[in-house]
Amino acid sequence: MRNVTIKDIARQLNVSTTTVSNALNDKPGVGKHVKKKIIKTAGEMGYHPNYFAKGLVSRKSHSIGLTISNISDPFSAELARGAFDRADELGYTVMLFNTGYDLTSETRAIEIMQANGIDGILLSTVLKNDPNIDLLDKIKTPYVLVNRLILNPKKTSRIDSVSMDTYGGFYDAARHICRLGHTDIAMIAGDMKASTGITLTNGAMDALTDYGLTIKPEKFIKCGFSRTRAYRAAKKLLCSGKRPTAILIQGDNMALGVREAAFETGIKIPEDLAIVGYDDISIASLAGIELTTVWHDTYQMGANGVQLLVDKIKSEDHKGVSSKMVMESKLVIRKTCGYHSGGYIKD
Amino acid sequence: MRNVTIKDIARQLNVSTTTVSNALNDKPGVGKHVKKKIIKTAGEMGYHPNYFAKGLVSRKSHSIGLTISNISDPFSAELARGAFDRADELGYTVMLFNTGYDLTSETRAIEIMQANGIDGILLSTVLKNDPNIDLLDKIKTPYVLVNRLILNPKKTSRIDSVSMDTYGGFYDAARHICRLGHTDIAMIAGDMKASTGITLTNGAMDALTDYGLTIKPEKFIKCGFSRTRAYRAAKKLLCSGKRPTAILIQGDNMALGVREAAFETGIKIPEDLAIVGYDDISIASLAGIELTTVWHDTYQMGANGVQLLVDKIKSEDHKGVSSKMVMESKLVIRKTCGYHSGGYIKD
DNA sequence: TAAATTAACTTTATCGATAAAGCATATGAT
DNA sequence: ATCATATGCTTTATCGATAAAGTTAATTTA
Repeated sequence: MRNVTIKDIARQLNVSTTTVSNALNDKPGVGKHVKKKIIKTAGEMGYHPNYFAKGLVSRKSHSIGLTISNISDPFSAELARGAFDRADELGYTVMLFNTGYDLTSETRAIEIMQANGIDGILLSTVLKNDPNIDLLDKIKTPYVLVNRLILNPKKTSRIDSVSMDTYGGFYDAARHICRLGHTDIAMIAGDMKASTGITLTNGAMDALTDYGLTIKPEKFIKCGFSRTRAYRAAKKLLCSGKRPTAILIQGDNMALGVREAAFETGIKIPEDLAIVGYDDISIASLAGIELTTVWHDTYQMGANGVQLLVDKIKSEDHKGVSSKMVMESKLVIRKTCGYHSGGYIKD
Repeated sequence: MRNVTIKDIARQLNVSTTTVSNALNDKPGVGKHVKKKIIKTAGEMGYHPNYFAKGLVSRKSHSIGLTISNISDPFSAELARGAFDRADELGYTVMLFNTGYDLTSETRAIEIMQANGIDGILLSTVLKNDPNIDLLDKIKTPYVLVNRLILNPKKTSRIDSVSMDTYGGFYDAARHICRLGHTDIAMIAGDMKASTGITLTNGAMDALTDYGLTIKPEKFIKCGFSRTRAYRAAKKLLCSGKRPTAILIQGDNMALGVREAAFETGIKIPEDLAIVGYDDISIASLAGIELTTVWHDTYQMGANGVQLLVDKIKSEDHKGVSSKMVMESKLVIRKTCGYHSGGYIKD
């Protein structure tokens, strides 16, 4: 059963399709009386404009694509939620791609997005010198990076992005640990191929340096931004000979894995081990978890990303200045470092 | 800068557009030599088929819409993840709609989906007699319900769905509480306008009845499926005169809110208060949380929903038998009811 | 060897909507 | 009263791809 088209309405009312189109789109050149009749019968006949026909002439889909590493990670979910809400406000629809932490699946996502006539792309999954950026530049689709950035200075200058002060945030987190007197500190890092992994690491390292400390190579573990991976990494680290007294963890979801590993090994937090996370996901503040971590507005970051992207889509001239938005980070002291019971002992 | 079209390729090679189209789509009637040349230059010229033109003639978008109540709720995220993965396997793209718990926003989502030429709709947000079902039946788009069902017997018979054994699962959860000797039991329910709210309630009530128990009206609180709402409801319930010794909570995310309220009120779980949840979200098993709850395969439910929907889309004849898949539920006993330390005392 | 097939293309029509250009009739200015 | 300008429509062309219906020329078949 075919759908109702403007042709059907035109035939019914003995007018031209153009008149019907103009009437329904509130364009001039249609008499009041005829316009009213067209709108009325369009409603009665259950007319709905054909998306493909419209897109074919307008070259616009009013939809954007979003790559997310893992929607079941609270951080990703929150970012996506911010993106959805803003997209909805702006009259855009979002196609989500759960690309995991995989480059080829990101490539695939971009290709599918392009094949689906998307107006723009929001990426939260790029690696520091992600080859997909070249792909994106080739297809002319506007794109914006959220959360993670490209670190290649030749390319980075003309790329729009919304990120957060990972460096500063994790600097503060590490300083917090130092001030509590820890000297045997480990770091469970995400992915050093991701800009966030690098800046988080740099922030922490610089803080340690400022306190005359370093992390031993065997205590700097890169395992990827995932709860299970962090769990496994921590299990190994905590069962090994001389275990650290504090662990800097580059994401709260990872921290939950580390925490689990500690519990299973009979290690008490914060008595035997201090941990700090990053992201301040909602679970971090639950009673009994009370993770000391670094807050940032994930929801807003997603929303800002969409805003920037849509602005870019709407501004005809895609060239010109590129916008880079950096959002603040703030240390949230809870109970997994022991500060609540002892306060700082150093500095 | 216009995109490359088959017309451009045709002109370049002095063949017709049809030949180009046939060659690129691997259809017969094109010579080996010409075909090779066409495929080669298509690649060189960076040809990508136009989504809208294709959709206009095929009437297919290869994308489906999914309504989710709140992507930041771990249950929703997990369901969505299952849906994404399966959709991807089947060559479909998914448009996600975070409709909250709001009927009009669900209506809006359906309208937008339709306007975006979606091939089918997966709904996880319907109410027991959701008026949007009539809307869905009017527009001819195939749809499948996941998680929540329509309870109107006149309509339900021809609706495809994937749901879980909420009744049985929550019956077991309630029985667990009864066997532990609790008699003053409260229930913090989600939304009685949602089928899950009703079946969960029925399951629990029937179990209580079997043990000669009931829930006092003032201890049966309907607050909606949300952490904060459940938190507030629990706060009120626990601060009131005679508080219950056990609470049945219709969702783990809600249970986290209840747990929080208990902690803040100085009530110990499970010593002073037993709680059971539903869903077995990943957080439920974390050390220190160890929520007794009811497991079901949320990820698979999302995947099955997509599978059913795509099957339906692909089978020309939309009428015929409707499929209803019901997935199992299983009680997971952890530490929030005290069973781990005492075992059953009754029955 | 003439008629029938087939292979390899091309032409024309179509999907549904909109933009651009064209054509009467009515209204206004001078 | 005459030319200019709106007003309210219609016709034609277009977006890019594909389906259906030709058209040659080569290859079988009888």
